[in-house]
Amino acid sequence: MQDSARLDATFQALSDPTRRAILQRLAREGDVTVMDLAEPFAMSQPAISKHLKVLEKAGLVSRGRDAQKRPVHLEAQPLAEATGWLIEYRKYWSAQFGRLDGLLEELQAIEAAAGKN
Amino acid sequence: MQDSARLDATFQALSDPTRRAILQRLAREGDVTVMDLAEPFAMSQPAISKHLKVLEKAGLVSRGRDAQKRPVHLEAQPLAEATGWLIEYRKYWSAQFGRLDGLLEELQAIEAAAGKN
DNA sequence: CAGTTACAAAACCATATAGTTATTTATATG
DNA sequence: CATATAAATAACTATATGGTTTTGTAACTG
Repeated sequence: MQDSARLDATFQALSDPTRRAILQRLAREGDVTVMDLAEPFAMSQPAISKHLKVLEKAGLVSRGRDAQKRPVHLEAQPLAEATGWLIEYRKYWSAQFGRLDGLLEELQAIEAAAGKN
Repeated sequence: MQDSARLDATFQALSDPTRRAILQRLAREGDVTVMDLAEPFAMSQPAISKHLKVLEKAGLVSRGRDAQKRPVHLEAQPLAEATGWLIEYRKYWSAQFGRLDGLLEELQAIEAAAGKN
């Protein structure tokens, strides 16, 4: 996917509260099944499956296989890219962010290292 | 606006390449008029105005008045909030981000200070 | 092999999005 | 006051989104 299209898909995926909640849950609890994900939401199973498809298309999650279950797994890379986009422009947003430069360099170094996994 | 609804609107606004380009331009060049913004895009003036309305609803830009012109001004706050959401969960994305905690605290302190403008 | 579990796919609906062209409004200027 | 400029609004179109219910399918279980 084109860089820009990937960002489109990532931000689009993040624009829904149900999907953000799904990502948060995956971040905290690790892999979860669709039924488990659907449980806290006032929403049908197919609705959750649709959200998962959106997340999967954006590369934010991948799916495993465990008998009938299709465990959902968080994929961090697109989140890192989206964060990168936002951070890239922070220095312009306000003079107050000027002194962030050092921190940002560190962040980027760590990100680059993490990207090699 | 509710916190969640604000994030919805921000990420939604960021999910379009034209709008991201507008934000980038505002970040680099400061306030710009609608005509100036529209110029590099293969898109009509009303289309740009619509995008600006989306950005304005999300609180990402505000509009001034200079004779017939309505200069567009970048508002950083929602971008900071979106960045905050992403960064908040980074520590979970990978064990490698564990040592970021100190940096993140600093970032958040600066953000909090900036929020008081 | 009949039933159950976990999920996906299909078909449908209402609303939102992203664009268009044409028109209107507000301000400035000759 | 007539015209030009800058931008908003209106009306329309096509497609996408987010939800529903119903149906289908793959894998386990008794």
